[in-house]
Amino acid sequence: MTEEIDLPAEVTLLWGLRETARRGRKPSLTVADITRAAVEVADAEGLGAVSMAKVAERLGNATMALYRYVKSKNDLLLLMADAAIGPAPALPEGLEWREGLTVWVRRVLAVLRARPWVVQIPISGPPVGPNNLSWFDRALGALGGTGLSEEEKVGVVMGLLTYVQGEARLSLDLSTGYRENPEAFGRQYGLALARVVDPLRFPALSRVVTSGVFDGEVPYDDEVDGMFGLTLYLDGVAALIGRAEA
Amino acid sequence: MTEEIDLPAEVTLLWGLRETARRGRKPSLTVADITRAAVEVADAEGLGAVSMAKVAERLGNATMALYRYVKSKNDLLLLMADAAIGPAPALPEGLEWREGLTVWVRRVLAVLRARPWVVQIPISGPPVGPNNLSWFDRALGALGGTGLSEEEKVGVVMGLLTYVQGEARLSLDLSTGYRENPEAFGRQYGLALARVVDPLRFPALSRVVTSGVFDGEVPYDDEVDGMFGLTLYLDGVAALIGRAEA
DNA sequence: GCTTAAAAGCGTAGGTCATACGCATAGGTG
DNA sequence: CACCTATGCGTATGACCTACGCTTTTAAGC
Repeated sequence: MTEEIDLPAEVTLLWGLRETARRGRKPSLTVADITRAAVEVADAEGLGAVSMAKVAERLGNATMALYRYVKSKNDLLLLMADAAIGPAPALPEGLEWREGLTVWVRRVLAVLRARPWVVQIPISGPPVGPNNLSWFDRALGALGGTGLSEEEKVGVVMGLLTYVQGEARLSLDLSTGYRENPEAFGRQYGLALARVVDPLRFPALSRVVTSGVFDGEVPYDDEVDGMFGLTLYLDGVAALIGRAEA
Repeated sequence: MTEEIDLPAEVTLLWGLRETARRGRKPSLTVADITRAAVEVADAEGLGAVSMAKVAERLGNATMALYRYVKSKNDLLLLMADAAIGPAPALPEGLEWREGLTVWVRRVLAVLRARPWVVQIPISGPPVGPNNLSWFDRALGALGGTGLSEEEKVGVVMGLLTYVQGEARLSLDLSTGYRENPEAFGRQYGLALARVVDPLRFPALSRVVTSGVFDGEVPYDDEVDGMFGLTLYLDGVAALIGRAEA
């Protein structure tokens, strides 16, 4: 059994599979400690405030000590992205696929709303962290009763994840901007568009603006039921499942 | 006519509506010059290489000169995000909504593929730049023949934009990771998952892994037709339009 | 044409950041 | 007990954004 060959560094990092040192001084920290401290900083002051110095200070260590456990700050961000979402709870048994995915989306959004900085972490590869995989697994499980092939399930879930992350990113960025500059949003947005949108240059958009869609508050939906695009996507999944069953 | 009241700073910046100075030295630069130089840097060396110093150097000016034209680097990023995508070309006449949106998505992806750094710029508010609005307008126009309300059209287009941006971001990040570390992807990903995914802990995912879906290359679709999630979303839109017509 | 003030240019410098390097130190291993 | 290895940590470097203040240029008003 040659099991220890060639696992990408990212994987061994996220799964805590570093070979344990048998010689030398004992480590005073663990990767999990560092990750937890970094998450605390991000929770308190945002992702921008996460610096190696600040994380180390919170742990009572010197800045450079962290580099004994993490190759770079990017490594730390990867660890944070996995740790912050936690393991996915099991879905209730016996749900139809659509109910199951809706519950799943609601939970994803709840997690991302609690830690808005997660969606700001740049992604550099396919998901490999244990928590990420557990969320992936739950969504796949929700499609268990359908007649979809494994490949189709993967496509459905990846698309859903993409959509939800994009939606969360947009809506969280908007709410951040709103918090920083409240009077510029809401009615102001519609007014600004009305001032700037030339009916000749932007005919379709102009019709929308004059119809008053933008005059109210910025929609800013955190409710799943209000997520118009999600409904459309799930309708598309329903059509696919219908075709698969026919 | 009180036209000059209360436009958000962001809007006047993006539309070049600053009041022209009547006193003092003449500016040797324009906001457009600065934006163009910054875009050139990003094209050549990536978004991370865009610094005020480097942009100023390319323009033959001192670093601090730029702050006479932009309030902060964030302002410059906003300008870049709008300038980089260019104005949206008009869609061919007489297309069905689905054909029109598909062409539109293909063009969006072509633009984002040409300038991958655009999707890395953090968003801080709803779109107000002229080029962003023109893209928005074209997509709305593609839905002209349908019976959807203006509000529904906005929802459909915003969802589509969210999805396409998310998909582009993911796929571009993956291809970046692939370029930096080719041997870790492709078959390696499937192998790593197989090593790490416990059937008891991740039952649904385990089924997918053993079915061999991940054993090939990472899909990495740039083709619209290969974008599984997009098809699902447009199917959902079709269902909505069908309901609206009935 | 002369004065004046507003605005642009630019150098300096402060603060923060990631991280490379070298040396001291502690704790298994032989 | 001696050695070797891996960690702890201070220093240092280079890059970054941007606040500040002085100088220079230009147009407006008399």
